[in-house]
Amino acid sequence: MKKFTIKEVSGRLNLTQHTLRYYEKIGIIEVNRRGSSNIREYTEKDIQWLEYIKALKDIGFNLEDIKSYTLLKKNDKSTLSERREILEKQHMKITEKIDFLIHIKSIIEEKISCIENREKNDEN
Amino acid sequence: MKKFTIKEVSGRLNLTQHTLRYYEKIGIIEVNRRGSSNIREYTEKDIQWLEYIKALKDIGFNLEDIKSYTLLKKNDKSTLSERREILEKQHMKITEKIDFLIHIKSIIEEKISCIENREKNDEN
DNA sequence: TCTTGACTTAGAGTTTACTCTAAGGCTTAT
DNA sequence: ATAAGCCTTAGAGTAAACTCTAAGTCAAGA
Repeated sequence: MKKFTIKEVSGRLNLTQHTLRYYEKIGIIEVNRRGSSNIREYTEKDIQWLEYIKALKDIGFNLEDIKSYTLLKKNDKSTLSERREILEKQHMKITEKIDFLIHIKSIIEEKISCIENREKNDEN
Repeated sequence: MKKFTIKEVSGRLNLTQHTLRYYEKIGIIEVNRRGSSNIREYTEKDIQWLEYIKALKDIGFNLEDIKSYTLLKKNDKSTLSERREILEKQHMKITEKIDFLIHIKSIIEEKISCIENREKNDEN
């Protein structure tokens, strides 16, 4: 399986090396090191996860949110009911966000069709 | 129509008076003043708009985004095609966000049902 | 009249999320 | 062997979005 250096990942994802190390430091990603040295070896999976982080940020999650999510993913020590509680909170929040976005989307669509009508009239 | 003081709005929306004045300063809201003095009088509509701003921020728009949106709302000087272009950008972005959130939502649902199954097994 | 609550400008302080530099130390390819 | 590219810790700088204080003014209600 191909591995990538920090430079390659930085170029590919448009994140600086600083940021990549920073993300590791604050615990939202864990990267394996090459056996002999301690050079980071990013896998495709790591890159996918980083892309996911970018997307999460883009839709309004902050790094704290993302860290909780990261911990949730790997935390098998927490009890089932604890995990379920967190998941249900996330589910509620996300459902609200989706509903809200759909609402805004319909407003935008209304505005667009309004403009379309005006454009049609202008043709005459 | 009932009007609200800055203090009332601050309490109701959980935004400081500083923030409310700040939003006005940067141009994402305009508030009428009481005729004689220059005290702000917030209408229900202003409050709705502020709630809208809060929601927009929550889903990842920054104040710059929100300002463009504000300007778009009141700007009748811009050409139809300009406005349409901005709206279509917003539409695309929002559609992407919704799709992404739906994706995450399904992942969360999967995890929840996985936990539900485990809980059922533990009962035996 | 006096207190309360609003207003102003100006500027300092805080948090988040980077962004970068410095200083020094490995390791690997040429 | 030497340059390129990686590593570390530590800390300074930046931008956005507040958050707050100061210093002074004004107007309306008890």
